[in-house]
Amino acid sequence: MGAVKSKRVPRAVRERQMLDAAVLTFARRGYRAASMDEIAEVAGVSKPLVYLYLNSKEDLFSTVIRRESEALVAAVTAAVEPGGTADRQLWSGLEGFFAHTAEHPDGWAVLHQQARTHGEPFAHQVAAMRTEIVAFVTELLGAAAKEAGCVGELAEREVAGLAHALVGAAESLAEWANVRTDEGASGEREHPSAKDTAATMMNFAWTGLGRLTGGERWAPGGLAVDREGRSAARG
Amino acid sequence: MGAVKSKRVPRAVRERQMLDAAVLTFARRGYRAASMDEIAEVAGVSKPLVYLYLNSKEDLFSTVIRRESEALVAAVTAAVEPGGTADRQLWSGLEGFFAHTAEHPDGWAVLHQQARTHGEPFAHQVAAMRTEIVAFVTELLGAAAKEAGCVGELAEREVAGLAHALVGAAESLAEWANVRTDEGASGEREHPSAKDTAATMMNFAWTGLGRLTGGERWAPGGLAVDREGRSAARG
Amino acid sequence: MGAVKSKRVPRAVRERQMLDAAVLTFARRGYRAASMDEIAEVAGVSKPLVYLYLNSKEDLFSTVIRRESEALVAAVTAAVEPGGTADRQLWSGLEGFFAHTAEHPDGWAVLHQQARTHGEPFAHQVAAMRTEIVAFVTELLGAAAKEAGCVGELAEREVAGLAHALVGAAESLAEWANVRTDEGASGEREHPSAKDTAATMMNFAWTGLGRLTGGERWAPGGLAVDREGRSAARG
Amino acid sequence: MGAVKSKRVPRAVRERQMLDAAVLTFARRGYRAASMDEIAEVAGVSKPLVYLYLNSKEDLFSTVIRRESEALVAAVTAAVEPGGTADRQLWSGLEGFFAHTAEHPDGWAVLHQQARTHGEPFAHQVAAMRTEIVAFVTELLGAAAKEAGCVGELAEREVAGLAHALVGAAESLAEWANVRTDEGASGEREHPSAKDTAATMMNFAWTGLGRLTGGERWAPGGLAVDREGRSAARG
DNA sequence: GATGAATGAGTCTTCATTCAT
DNA sequence: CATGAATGAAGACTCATTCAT
Repeated sequence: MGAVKSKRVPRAVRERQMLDAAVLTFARRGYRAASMDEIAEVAGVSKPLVYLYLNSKEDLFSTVIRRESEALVAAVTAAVEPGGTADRQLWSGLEGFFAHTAEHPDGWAVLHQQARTHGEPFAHQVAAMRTEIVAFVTELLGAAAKEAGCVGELAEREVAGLAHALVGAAESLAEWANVRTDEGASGEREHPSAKDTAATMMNFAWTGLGRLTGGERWAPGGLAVDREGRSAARG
Repeated sequence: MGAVKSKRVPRAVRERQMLDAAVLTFARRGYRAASMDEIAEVAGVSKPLVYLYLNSKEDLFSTVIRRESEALVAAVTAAVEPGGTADRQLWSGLEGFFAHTAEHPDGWAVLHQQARTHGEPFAHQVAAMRTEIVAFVTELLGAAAKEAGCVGELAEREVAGLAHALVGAAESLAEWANVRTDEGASGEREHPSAKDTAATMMNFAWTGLGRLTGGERWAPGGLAVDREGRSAARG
Repeated sequence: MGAVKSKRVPRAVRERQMLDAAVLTFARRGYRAASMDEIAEVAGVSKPLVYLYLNSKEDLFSTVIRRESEALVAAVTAAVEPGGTADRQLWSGLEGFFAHTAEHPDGWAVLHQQARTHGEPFAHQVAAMRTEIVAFVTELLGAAAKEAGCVGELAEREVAGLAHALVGAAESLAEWANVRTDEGASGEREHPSAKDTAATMMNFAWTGLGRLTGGERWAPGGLAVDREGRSAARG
Repeated sequence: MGAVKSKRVPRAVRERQMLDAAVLTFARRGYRAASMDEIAEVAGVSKPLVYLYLNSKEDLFSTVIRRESEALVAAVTAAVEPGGTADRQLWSGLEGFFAHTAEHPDGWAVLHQQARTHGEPFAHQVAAMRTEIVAFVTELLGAAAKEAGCVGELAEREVAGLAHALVGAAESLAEWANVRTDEGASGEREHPSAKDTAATMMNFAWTGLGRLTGGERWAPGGLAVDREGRSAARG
């Protein structure tokens, strides 16, 4: 099992090996169920070395979260096309997001499933990252609303809700896509559906937003009309 | 602490007390960190009794998941207005969902955060419930597409993706709404924003879907029309 | 080894067994070197039971110190003859002290050697007891000075110093007597030299070496003259 | 914060640095709690070097004990005035003892508190030194008895007991004096009370409380006179 | 001469689980 | 029906000690 034993490796390298092992193990077992013994074994080193370099299980988990958070944010940031329209930026960002989570399913699992579930030191870290992303999305939605000529129509609180919904939808899709990928992957598929998933996401969210910024609202009786009384009926 | 000691309680009642205590404790601490000791203490019974009735920690957790799953599905099902249009049904279902999760935050936390994070026996159970809900949503989406005259155009896989996105968005909003509710609650507020949250969700998803079933697609360049240059409506 | 296994023992009894085992083990090995494993084994129970009843190694050590301190103080207090002169009281107290330490060498070792050597939580506890004893001795010395008609001549600080020296001497003698007893004991000697040791101590401290070398001896009845009836003075 | 890194230091010096660090650390933490890591860090060298020079923790502790024992014995021996009377010699020895322990509190703590508490290899070493000192005191007491014309009256066993009591008292006073000194020291006070402490000790032991309460005082020059001016001089 | 890299062994502590009453 | 008494097994963490450079 594990990698080939290689002795006398410089610290930086060993540290990375350990973090990789930790990501894998935390993703597979969860924070509590993952034992330092297993992490050390997966990393191909002895337990004391893990403690020497990473101090404690908590610190190790924290470090993992930080590393994976930063990697994810960096991937999304790098993917966003700087000069584009809001929808284009959102799309490229989503593509980066789906590509990264598909390529690093364990890291994503740690962030999305484990870190949020295990008490304050960690939940806070992920929440911070998520807030960062939600803020970015909120900004894009605002910009999109302006581009669509809808000035100040959407209450801030409403936009924030939409952003949360969008991010939640994206997270859910990322998980879904990963599961499907994991099962179906018989060999080396290049993170297959990042583009497709991003498109699905845009279709789901953007077209809806398009109408929304146009003044439409959904209401129990059907689509509501806007202020001017124009029909917004679905039929 | 713990409940008031009461002897000679019928089994069904005792069992419910234990399950309630378990839900509370699992939600608070997580599966691994919750100890049978604490659960027994919170339930106000001795540990052996917990084992006598619920067999093991795994069984206990399973039973909790089953109970909470069924309660959630029942709540959503009951909320759906039977004879209405697809959007109306989705809306009422969402309202039921948000109302139930707001009323039972611990149960929802166990389902959403804990059960999925702790390995196979449990993740599967929640996945089953989620599948049930996604299937229901998928069905509604299909019906909506038909209502909109869009016959068979949406690939099944696409609809499934949308359903997942929708459910993910709803889950994300549920968490968001609960957190905000928790903070703002100064006394006894009747899970206030279930309706609002459902509306936000519909605005986010449905209006988008409306266009979608109308043949619109988002594409890198913006909303695309179909090949013939006709207005995006596909009739 | 250890006592005969006896199952299902009431808590109070088990707790005492554990404390006895702890005293023995702490005395033999020292605080740090004593392992909870060994203590449990000596007590004839499993380790978790020790933790269930005594909480932690620190708590266990603290409890041991408290129990042994109280036992020692009680023994000395009980031995002091209430109505006697100061020297008589001191003598009887010393006898009680030496008798108790001879009968409970492990307890004494824990108090005198281990507790004071292992950091703040514990050193403080023993210091408190020691202070109590030193205060008692100081009081006796003051009374003795008065009885001897020496009013206010001895500065308080000086008396305190003397009391410390006296207690230190007694402690040293207790250790010395125990070691000699341990080695020499081939069978069951009833704590042999408590009276002798107390007498030695009184000769040393009370009458002073000066008089002692002049042939005087302290005895329960007062200062003794030598065989020839010469006055005790050496000059 | 160890010492400033200095390369290529002769072995003898490095060894002394390590021993100093060890004394400090053992005194602060105790034998078991002191880690070779900390000792190496305090000494400002790497751990392997400590092992290269001092072999093992046990060896290191042994070496420390030996060094400190010898230093203490040397200090006492050097302080004793060779040609004086027995009391004078005892007094000067005590002064040397108190001065040395005040100047080297860590060394004294290691000898008095740590070495005796941690099992056989070490307790024996300190016992040997103590025996040496007790023997010296015993000898002095014998000489004093002779000087006083008391030939063979004091049983050897009795004298040994007295010597032990005396040494114990001195040790207790040393600790007491040091603690009081530590607290009161606002800057650089030259171990102030060695003389005072020695005087207290002599008053306590040599003259005896009996004479003391009669108004006599021991002083470097011999017994002091009482209030009425009667001579109390021995010679 | 000196050290960064590495570990086997052991310690405290906790927990799910079971009897005997 | 209900529980006080008890434990096997495992997990986080530390430490004295050694190579290879």
